[in-house]
Amino acid sequence: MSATPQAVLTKRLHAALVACGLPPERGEVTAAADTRFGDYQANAAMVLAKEAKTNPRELAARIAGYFEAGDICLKPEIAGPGFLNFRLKPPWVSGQLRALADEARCGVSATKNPLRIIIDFSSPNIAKPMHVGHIRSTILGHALARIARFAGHEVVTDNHLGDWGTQFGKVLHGWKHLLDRDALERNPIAEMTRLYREVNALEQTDPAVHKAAREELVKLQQGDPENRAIWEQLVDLSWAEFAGIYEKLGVDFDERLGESFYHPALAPLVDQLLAAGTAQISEGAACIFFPDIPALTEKPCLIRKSDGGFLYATTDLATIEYRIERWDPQAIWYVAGAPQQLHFQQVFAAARRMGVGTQLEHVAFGSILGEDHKLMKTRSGDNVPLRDLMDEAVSRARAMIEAKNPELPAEEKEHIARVVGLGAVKYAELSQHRMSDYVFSWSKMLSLQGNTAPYLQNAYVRVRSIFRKLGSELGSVQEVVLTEPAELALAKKLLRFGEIVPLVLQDFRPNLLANHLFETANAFHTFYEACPVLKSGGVTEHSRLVLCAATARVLKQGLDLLGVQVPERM
RNA sequence: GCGGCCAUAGCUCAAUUGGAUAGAGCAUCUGACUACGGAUCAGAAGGUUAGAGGUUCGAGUCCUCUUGGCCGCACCA
Repeated sequence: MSATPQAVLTKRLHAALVACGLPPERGEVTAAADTRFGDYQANAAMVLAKEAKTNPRELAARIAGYFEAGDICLKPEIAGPGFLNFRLKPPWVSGQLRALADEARCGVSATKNPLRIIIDFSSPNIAKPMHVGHIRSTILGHALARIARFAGHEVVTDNHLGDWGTQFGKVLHGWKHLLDRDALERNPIAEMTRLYREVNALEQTDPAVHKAAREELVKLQQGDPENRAIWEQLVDLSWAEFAGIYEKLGVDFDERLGESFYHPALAPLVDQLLAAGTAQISEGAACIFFPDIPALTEKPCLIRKSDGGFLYATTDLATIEYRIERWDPQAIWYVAGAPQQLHFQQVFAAARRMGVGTQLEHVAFGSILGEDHKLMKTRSGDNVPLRDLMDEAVSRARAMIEAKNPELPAEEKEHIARVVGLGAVKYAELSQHRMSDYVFSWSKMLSLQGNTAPYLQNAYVRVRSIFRKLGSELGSVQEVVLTEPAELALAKKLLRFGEIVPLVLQDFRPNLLANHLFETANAFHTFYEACPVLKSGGVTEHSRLVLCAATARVLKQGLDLLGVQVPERM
């Protein structure tokens, strides 16, 4: 396993700090903010000088004196108030690139601290269509799962389906009185949604309907065989629809334990919490209070309604107990929208009150906005069904390919349309900071210019085109000599891949990886213009082919971590 | 009212968690096409980081306040 430049420099900086009698843990090396200053930089002298109340530039000079640059980089330069700047030597970069070419993990070392992590994401509701509201959780959760796994963590993905709730009383009532079998046959989700809406509307004016729907729900929860059988059909029909969407998106789950799975555990859990004094009855409801947490003093976590029903939080707590019992994870990540922050704060606080030590993280994200900058809706004001959105992505990509490359075989065009269209949707989400509200724009995400999936896919395609022209793959790797600025800039970008991937998990930010891939593609295009590959001859040609092969592998691997595929042609 | 999240180029967004002269892409302007895919590249222009204080060698980033926006806030999930 070859170490990244950052890791190599950090190790040497630590040695230099120890030699100076300084604590090594502050000796962080980061990529230089500006390549004019070098390739990497360290702020250690300024940080340590502050603590020791000495002159930072003098301290930097002492550290630099002990730094063993060897054949890796030039002697560190001291700049500004006390920055240490490192410039990598071209022969060393060449050697590292050669090593990267033989390295299956593209320079990403496995974490030294592997965790067992449960990732809870997607979680659509049964008997309702999956819509844009679910897409961010699905795509972000899936990408984080892939990245965490690649980084060496043990990951369990769980789709916590909304398959148990008050909506079923309404749907059951509708099923028994208003069901249109033909419509159900044609489009099950649409028919289920219609039933829900009609009953909901009737309830507003007719208290008898409200009462009837409630009774259906109670019967279901008490295990009435007829209602149970209908409910199972609802689940199966919905899941068939979801599974089709997940299959197209290339998303899968290790588990799909919905809310219903935990239903039997809810009553005992609440009783136990009441008996232990963790929860109290207040205004008829069972609650957990947090007098010691300022933000939650007035916001107790309700776990049983005064009518005896259970809540979202109850299920979540039972789910935590189950997951700990079954997997004993070190962390559980919930990929859910920012509006649910209070809920997770309450649930996490309640879990801690129950003695849960597992790290619990709400991976929050912003909303998807339409081009009018309001929450994305259809013209009639409904949520946009995910299936329609995906179909449109594919058909727009298909039109693009048809215009650019009409001579490709029909089957390949269809494949490319899927890879490009769905890749564009995913990448558009992931290339954005997760907390920002994100404006959905077909023309931007499908553009071949800028930070988009098609641009990156195209960069990959161009590399592959070189090997097609060459008539063979790279073959065995020989000596690599890089001298041109464009070659070295690209090589350094490629070597940084191993530094970026772990960074993504530090704060759940796939956009850092997306940005880095974009920079890599840019560096490749610059290289491509400046440095002819084929027919350059000898060591130069071989070195450039090694660069090309490494570029293709890093782009493919990086996009794969984001859940985006690459075509060979487009 | 209380709380959370935000506010960066005309537009859409970054900024490796406190580092150097705040970066990209669209759009605009100027160049490069007998090209390994121009689906590209090179360059120009564009900023008081909403505003005001504070912390320190150093702030888009941390603290306080103000303005403006989105979202939550006891029996939906």
